Amino acid sequence: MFEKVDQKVSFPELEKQLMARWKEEGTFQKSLDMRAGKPRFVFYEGPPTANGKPATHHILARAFKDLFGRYKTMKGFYVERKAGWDTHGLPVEIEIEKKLKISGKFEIENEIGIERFNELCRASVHEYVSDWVAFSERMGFWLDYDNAYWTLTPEYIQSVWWALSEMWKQGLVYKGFRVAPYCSRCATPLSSHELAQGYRDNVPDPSVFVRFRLKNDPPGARRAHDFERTSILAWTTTPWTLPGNVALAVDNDVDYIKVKDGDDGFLILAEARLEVLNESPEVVERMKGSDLVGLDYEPLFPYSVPSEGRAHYVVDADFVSTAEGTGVVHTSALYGVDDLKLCQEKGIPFRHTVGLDGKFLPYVEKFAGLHVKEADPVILDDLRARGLLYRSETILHTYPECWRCRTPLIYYALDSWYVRTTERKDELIANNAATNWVPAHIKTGRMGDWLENNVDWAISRSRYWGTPLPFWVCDKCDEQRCVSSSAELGLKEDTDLHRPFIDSVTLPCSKCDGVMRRVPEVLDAWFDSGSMPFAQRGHPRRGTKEFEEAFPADFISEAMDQTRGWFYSLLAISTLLFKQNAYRNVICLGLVVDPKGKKQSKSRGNVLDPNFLFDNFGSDAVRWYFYTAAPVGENYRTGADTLRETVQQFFIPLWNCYSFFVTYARLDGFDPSKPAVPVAERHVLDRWLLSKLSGLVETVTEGLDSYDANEPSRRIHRFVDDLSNWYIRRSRRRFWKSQSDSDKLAAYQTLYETLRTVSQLMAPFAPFTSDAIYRNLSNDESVHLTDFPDAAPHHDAEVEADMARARQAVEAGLSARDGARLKVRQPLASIALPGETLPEDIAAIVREELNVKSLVFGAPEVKLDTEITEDLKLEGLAREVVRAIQDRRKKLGFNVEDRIDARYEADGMLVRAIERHAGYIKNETLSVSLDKGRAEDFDGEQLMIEGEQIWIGLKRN
RNA sequence: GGGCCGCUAGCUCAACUGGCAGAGCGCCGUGCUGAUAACGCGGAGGUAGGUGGUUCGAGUCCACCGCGGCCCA
Repeated sequence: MFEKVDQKVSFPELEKQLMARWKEEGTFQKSLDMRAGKPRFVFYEGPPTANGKPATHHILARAFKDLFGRYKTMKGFYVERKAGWDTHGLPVEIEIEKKLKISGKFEIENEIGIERFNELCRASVHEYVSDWVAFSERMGFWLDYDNAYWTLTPEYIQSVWWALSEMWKQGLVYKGFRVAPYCSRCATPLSSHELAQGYRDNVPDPSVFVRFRLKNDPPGARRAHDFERTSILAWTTTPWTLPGNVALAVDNDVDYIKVKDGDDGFLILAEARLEVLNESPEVVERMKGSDLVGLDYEPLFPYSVPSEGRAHYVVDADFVSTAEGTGVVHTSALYGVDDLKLCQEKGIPFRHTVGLDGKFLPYVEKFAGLHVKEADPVILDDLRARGLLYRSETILHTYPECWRCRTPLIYYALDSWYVRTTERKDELIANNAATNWVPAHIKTGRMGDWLENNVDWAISRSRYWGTPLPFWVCDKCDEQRCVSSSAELGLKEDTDLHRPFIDSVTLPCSKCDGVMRRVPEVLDAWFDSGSMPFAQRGHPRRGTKEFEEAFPADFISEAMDQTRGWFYSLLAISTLLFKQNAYRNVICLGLVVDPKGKKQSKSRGNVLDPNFLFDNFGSDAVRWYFYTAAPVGENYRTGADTLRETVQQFFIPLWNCYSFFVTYARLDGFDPSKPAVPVAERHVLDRWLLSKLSGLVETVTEGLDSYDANEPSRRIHRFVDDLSNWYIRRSRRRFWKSQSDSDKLAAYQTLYETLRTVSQLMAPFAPFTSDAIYRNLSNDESVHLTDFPDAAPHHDAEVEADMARARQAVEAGLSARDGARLKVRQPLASIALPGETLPEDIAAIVREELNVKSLVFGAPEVKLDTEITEDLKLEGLAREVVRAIQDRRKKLGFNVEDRIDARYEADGMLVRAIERHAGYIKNETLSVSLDKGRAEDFDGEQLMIEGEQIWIGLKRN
């Protein structure tokens, strides 16, 4: 027997009950055990950083991860769902710096100490773990936290080391420079995230135009030895980079001109930038940028370049702008991202003029020891004295400063370790091309474009809390070595490998008698997470079998921002190590934004608290919203209103269908184990519903098989709408009629089967509500332990088509009644409608819905017989009385099945109507008696029906 | 500055390969209802972001521009 269903359900409460049941019964584990040994469907969990609380956008990705895990489980696969934690990286360090109210290298190393600092980092990543576990549980995301991988364990780190050593062996690891925004006071580079926090408007800076004297003539110069008096004009806002100048860059296709410079000199600059000149220009020559390329010029200062190699000449570049400056870009290799790239491409030699403290190095004699900002005016004075400064002023612009100490940042090239991904660019592109991206445009768009412009992966960070780079360098002969395990260092397997302990481990040099010491850097945390396919198993030292069985992943899903994050690091590492991508299918999700389309942020105050959503709407509703509301990859404009709508439009109608069924099934003692009435013998409504249901099962299956959640969930929604507002609405009498015949049984069997199947279809999407329904219909068996339904062979295209026409006919008929201002309760003699005749069983539905005695098809237009005879009038009034009694029953709180006695007091037509249709009225209202005259113990009220007074009183029988 | 995505009713979103612009919510009117927190019917509400082009025909294809979002520089 089915448990009674509370019509006014609280979904959040319901979900909490099920959470407890799942925990108690170990349902998740059962769902895994049930599929042990079955083919695997491999899912990888992209590890969240555990040092912050889960937010609403985390529901989104997790909803999609959970959807496919549950679906594939129901489809018979073994779907391991190993949790993971991303534990390293700058966000963790910054959190600790904030807590300690310190910042930068100096304070970490000298005041706190790396040891204590890293201990605090380690503790910090454990802080929110319980929040995450509770969050996942609350949203119904089944994930195995007991066997989670942690990127900080010695086992994990050693796997990552192994990955690096494999790349090392392939000759893909090298040391170079990387330009980053750098704070000279904190002695640390800043991440783009930190950079974004520190932009400041209206910062005054020098804006200077400098003459670079040519050493030889441009081709086609009219007079020989013009060069002696000709300069190229370049512009900069950072004079301190001028001692480091190594080249000038121009655009090949831009027009340049040579103009008179005072009495006996010439200047070259872009024609589009004439406005920067002090006086109206006298043009003596025109040329293209390409004409200038290759010209040598006199260095401003004798520093910046080692003895070998060609520097101080004009090169072409594609980043030269004519929007500002002179169309000539002064290039100092180590103090600009473009500069370094250009010099590396052109093979121009360079060396640092400025140290890590932001001060000029001793060999830069004129400015040695000066901080770059102090040096600016000194450098300008020097240039002015030598006639090389064409023009100098001050501008206000937006410039980044350190978010910690407000020191202006400089762009500065630091030592950095790289993985030469560019060497495998074609493979990266090919492996990406073989991956199924949802939505598809990411493959060739955002991801493809990123890969086309691939640059070598800068894997090192000059920080503390991360996987230490396993590179040891000889202090005598510079011999380098990459270590791949603790054992290789003579350390025990469980030795903590973090800084500072690892920094003290030295190795004897194999080439000389020197000592090898570890390089100071740690690893980019993206390398950690990108290594999870093998590192989560401990491969290759252990877990190799598990790794090989579960590689590559069939499915991963994260938000769009992971294109350059995890999606890339998985692809890159996997391509370099295993020559294939680490995932076959990937769903790339959009962002959760506020109802106006703005990103959620604390400062805007538009952040949606996930617990608010869970408590008010339930997590199924939030999940359902994410599946249905927008095509995958689009942003979700999410607010309380949209979620309220989801509950009202979908969950409540669904629940009502279910509670309707249970209410009557209990009254009638419906037994689902009774032999099924053959579908062919069932009512047309049953056959129609079962046909629709078969189609639904197919659509949902096809959709999920192609990693589409949107269409399946929307189709389920539409089906439930049909179920509620057509099938049940039109079938009500079949359930509540008093005789128990095979039609009634068929109705129960149809609705029962439908609700069970729908709850199974919904199980991966809305795991709580579906389980609540399924359990009550199935002796408490969890829906999550069942097989996903196959489509039953109940397709009946003819019935579906006829029913569609019937519904159109109803629409036309109701519209006609409305036009004639004739309410539906008033029976009418006939209606004629256009179109082909419908089969009698379906026509009967139309007649009932339209409340007409006869229905004729084939008329040229809708024609309603509007004549109300006395018979029809009396029948209409009787129906009004039924309605009034039902309303009274409800008001008095009687149960649906309660028998009653009814009394009335009225005059005229009403009395005649009641007397003539007494049998009908009693039958409809479960009245045992229907007598005239008031009585004390009858609970009654005075009403108006069609302008006449009537008193109706009821009493429970 | 570059790349990708989006722009359809007041709001949220549909419409297979080019073929008569739709649904839900909200609003107004009206009807129905012993499963319903609902529902039905009708109405108001659209220069499809803009401009050109291709085509017998463009929301759909192409080009350019604008606005919004994300990523990169």
